[in-house]
Amino acid sequence: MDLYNKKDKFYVAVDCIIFGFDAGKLKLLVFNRKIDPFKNSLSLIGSFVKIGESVADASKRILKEFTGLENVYMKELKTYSSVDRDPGYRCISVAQYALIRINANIKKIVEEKGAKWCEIDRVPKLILDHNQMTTDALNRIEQIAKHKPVGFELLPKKFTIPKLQALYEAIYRRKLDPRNFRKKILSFDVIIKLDEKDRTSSKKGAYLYKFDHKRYKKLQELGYDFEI
Amino acid sequence: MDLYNKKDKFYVAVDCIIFGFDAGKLKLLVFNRKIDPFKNSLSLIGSFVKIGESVADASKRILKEFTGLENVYMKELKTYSSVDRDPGYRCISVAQYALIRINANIKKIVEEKGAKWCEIDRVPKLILDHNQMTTDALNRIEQIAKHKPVGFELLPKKFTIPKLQALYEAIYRRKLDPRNFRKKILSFDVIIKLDEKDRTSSKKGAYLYKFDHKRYKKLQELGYDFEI
DNA sequence: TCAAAAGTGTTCTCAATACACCCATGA
DNA sequence: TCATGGGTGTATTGAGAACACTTTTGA
Repeated sequence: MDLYNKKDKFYVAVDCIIFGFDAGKLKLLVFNRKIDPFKNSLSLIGSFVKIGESVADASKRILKEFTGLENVYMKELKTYSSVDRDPGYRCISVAQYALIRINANIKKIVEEKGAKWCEIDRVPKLILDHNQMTTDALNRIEQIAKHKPVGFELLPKKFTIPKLQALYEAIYRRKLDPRNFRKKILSFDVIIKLDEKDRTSSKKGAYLYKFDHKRYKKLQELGYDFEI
Repeated sequence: MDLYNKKDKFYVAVDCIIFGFDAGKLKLLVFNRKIDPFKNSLSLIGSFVKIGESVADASKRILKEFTGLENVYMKELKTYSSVDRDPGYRCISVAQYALIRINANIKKIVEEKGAKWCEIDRVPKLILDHNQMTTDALNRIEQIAKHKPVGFELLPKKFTIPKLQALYEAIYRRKLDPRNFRKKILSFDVIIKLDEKDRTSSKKGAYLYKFDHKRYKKLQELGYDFEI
């Protein structure tokens, strides 16, 4: 089978656009590169794909390395393959976007790795086409969020409705009516009210809820559309 | 920059899931392979990506080769990269789906190339993961069709409303109400009624329409959502 | 004259939107 | 007692869904 041997081969990379939500802001994880190429520049979290792993495997590997997390919501965005996208070498990158719950432990790991969270509307210049990837991922999430309850991936397991609303406002970049938002979210019947309140952001306190994964799966299988 | 040299390289392929619409049926273009590997098996239209072209360039190249067409509606589906997806060689494939207008000229070119159109619900066994790609592409189109008027890409420039409806029924795999369908399509205000009738499918004849690309672009820029 | 597809309107239901006040609490 | 965010209900509007008959014409 000579056919194959005459063909060109490529470096294949994955770059992960990792979103988190903290202090009412949507954030992106960026990495300060300690080694060449692009030493001391900022980039997304990425890696070359190894011959013995799939693209998805590679993304999981580096996500775990940089956050310690497994089983994270992560989807393929698209491939970036312009001939001149990397001036050094011919390399194709498959971008992946991920949504994670920021907590103290993750913040610690992230810091140790020389990465940091930056607000989504203050993303600095990143290397290569990584700013483009970020923009594309944001648009994708905005679209996805309209039909799937992805927001829950970014919040702690227990969350309040006002926090959920703040997240959707960050994703859509517009204000929502609190009465209508609450009505709609509750009408989906996929969040469960708990007997606890969160008093960190008001004196009255807001009831905590949790996401009902089982019920969500069931409704999803029935073709239910969660248009938020 | 040793770093790069230690990294693994991959064959990168594109496979195109090419849809057409003919005789009231949604169809897929499949290729009868004349050479190894997989001689005499059926596959999607595909090719290896060359070092001097992007993935999109490669897809355009083979689409032109197999149909003679340029400027076709084509989008990336996703990458297929399982380690064992091709038992022969380690190869990553970026699948692309395309929507084209079938006409006599295209039928001729397709035949010369040893390719053929097959009905979407009678797709035979294809090589590797090509059946999976086809299923994934169909689902994607179904989703896209709900929000963008992609259906027009598959019809002749001039078409009747009943034909358009038949196309959407093929994509959604369910019957639609002709009155409601007509009302909705016309409400978008993106098709223009012509002074001609198509009498090939009824004695009374149905008025021909054409798609108003300019107006569509304008509405799209305004954020208009074409939920069909 | 009849078979076959094209074309047309109305009603009902439900979801989206707009909108303003009271509640609970710690400071 | 007051400032702050949490929580609630209603009226209006518009879109989606259901539904049946007339029109045209070639065979």
